[in-house]
Amino acid sequence: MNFMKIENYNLEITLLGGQAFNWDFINDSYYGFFKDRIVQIKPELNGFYWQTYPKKNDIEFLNHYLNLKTNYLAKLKKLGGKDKYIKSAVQRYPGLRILNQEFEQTLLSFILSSNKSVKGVRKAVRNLTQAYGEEISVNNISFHLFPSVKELLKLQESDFRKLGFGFRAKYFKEALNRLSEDGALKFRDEDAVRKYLISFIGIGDKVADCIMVFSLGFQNVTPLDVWGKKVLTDFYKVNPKLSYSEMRKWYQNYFGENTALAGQFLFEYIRSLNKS
DNA sequence: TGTCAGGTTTCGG
DNA sequence: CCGAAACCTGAC
Repeated sequence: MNFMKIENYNLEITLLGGQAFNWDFINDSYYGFFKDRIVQIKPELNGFYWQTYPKKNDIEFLNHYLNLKTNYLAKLKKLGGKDKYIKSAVQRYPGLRILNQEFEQTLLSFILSSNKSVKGVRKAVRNLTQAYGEEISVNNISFHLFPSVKELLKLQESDFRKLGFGFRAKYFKEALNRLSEDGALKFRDEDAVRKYLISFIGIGDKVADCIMVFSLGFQNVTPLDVWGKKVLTDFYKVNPKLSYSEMRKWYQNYFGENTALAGQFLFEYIRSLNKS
């Protein structure tokens, strides 16, 4: 395996925290499944060992996916100085990062997330990959790749209902059609991208923002779920009657280019305060 | 056994 | 534009 020397990368909270649904910790390593590969990351002091399969040593994939090229420490420093809430959050979760995930897998996974817990989404995604994703063995462990849109297009809504998608099965089927018809995104403008995503049935404000942040690199956006809203009302005394977009604008106005990262920190932080 | 979930759509006002 | 009910299913 290759070694990556890096401080301040919290693999656990970043890979398993709800940005992504395709990672499992097995034995001593995190394993993630994608449409064309399995990635292994084994945490160590001062960094981690890693490998990609079947194509080995794909450092470009790793750099991009884990967002290793961003100036993380500079962002943290700027954030920490803002106020006591974000400062506490940054201190509690050192090394929390934002991933850079592949578009289709992210969109399809987050369509399944509506009114489901992280655990529930992870389950649904595994039902999908185990039923329709190619099996691949790594270190004598059996994994399934994330199935391609082309493969999934052959299936019907009823097939997806069998996987436990519930009312999301229809959205999922429709999304596959859209993805295959539309191809890659043709624009980068924030409002245009969001408008496009929301034109999918089953994607509203929150899921659109998740896709924008976790796969399209919008660092000035954060998804507002119940916890993100609670951050605003409880910490920052923002009027709870504000609309979704007004709340998002509040975040953007306050955290600017670091909105995505701030949103993740505050999300994890306020959840931890409400757990115990 | 019942409630509820990190949300979206649909319908009524 | 805004609030409320309905939606599948599994987890607590």
